[in-house]
Amino acid sequence: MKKQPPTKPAKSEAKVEMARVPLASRPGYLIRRLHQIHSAIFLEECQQFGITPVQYGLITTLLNNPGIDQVTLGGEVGIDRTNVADVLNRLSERGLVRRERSKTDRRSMIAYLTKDGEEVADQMYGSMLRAQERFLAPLRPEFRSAFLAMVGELIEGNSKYSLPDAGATSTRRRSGAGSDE
Amino acid sequence: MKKQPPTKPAKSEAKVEMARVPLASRPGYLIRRLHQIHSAIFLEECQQFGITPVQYGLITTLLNNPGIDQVTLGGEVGIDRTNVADVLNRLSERGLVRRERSKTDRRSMIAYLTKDGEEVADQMYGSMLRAQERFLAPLRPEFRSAFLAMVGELIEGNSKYSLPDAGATSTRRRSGAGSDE
DNA sequence: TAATAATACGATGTATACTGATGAATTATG
DNA sequence: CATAATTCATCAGTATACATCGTATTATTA
Repeated sequence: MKKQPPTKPAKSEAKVEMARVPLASRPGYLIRRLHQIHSAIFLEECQQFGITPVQYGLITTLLNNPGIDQVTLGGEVGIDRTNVADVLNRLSERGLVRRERSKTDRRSMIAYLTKDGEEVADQMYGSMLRAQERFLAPLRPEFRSAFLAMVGELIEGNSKYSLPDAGATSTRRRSGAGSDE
Repeated sequence: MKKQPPTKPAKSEAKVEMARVPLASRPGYLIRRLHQIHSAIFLEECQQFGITPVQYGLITTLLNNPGIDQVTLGGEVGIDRTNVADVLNRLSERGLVRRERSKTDRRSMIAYLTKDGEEVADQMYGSMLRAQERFLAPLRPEFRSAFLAMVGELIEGNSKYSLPDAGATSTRRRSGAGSDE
């Protein structure tokens, strides 16, 4: 791990490989770009509402599950508890969400959409669908569901990593195989 | 004024639709989750280096294009100028990257990998490949290239949104050549 | 050459996303 | 019932990601 003389060790082969496997063909790069693109389209389509994709995810989940607690909400939407609190804070500052302590478990904060929040959810639905259509438009229609199915398989198959928190909290208890302690 | 009687207006149809098109089947949600999962796998596989996916993207691009300026670098890696400056700052604080003003255009900052940076690039290559393999593992091997090809089509077909600032600043033509078909 | 336009950077602010630490409330256990 | 373990929220810190503004530099044009 020290400085190398200016000779060309075998390592330089790796560099050649890197040039041959450029960013543009690496899964991670492609997924990141795709995520950027979707966000940009969504924000453009929904700019009149000033709601981001994650905010909309929380809003629709709250619409279908009024009074859900933050931990469950994060699990549904796929963001961790800290981020749930942040996003809900912004939404409640805008009067779209109301939060209160659970009466049955005073550790928990439960959340509801306000009337304004429900209206935004309704009004944004069409914009969200248009964003999705634009996003998928480059793909031939018969491939779209196959594409989404493959994405679903990747998420499912890698589900151990899908919820950062879920993995972290259970670090103590590796469920299953003899967990050492 | 806002209070509604407990009747069911037409709006509730939209709510039913939203329940029928849950988060778990929306492209935006799926792509966001997939991106999270890839980041988690990459970080786990490369944790010994403390390099994030974006940092690694910059590092490999610098390896193949020493002395590139920040704007071009951002275009290659798919991040905007501000973010390039942020990430390069962190990398240069760690001694992996060196920056200087271009002699031909003193507005520009050009960047190089240091020796340490080149070593990190070499050493991380295997970890990056393992992260990619783990990420794609749930997909049947014969589907993997098809999946990546579809992602590529979505990026290509939505390329107007792929680079936030590129579209905004230079409204005129960009690229051209044979790159977009 | 002087004025103007275009470009590149930096600074600032917002939003997402996660880690780790801390404290409070609840549950489990002795 | 008291203690321990767990769970939840919050805070602080780090990192991406982008928009906007201001400044410096370069290029263009009158």
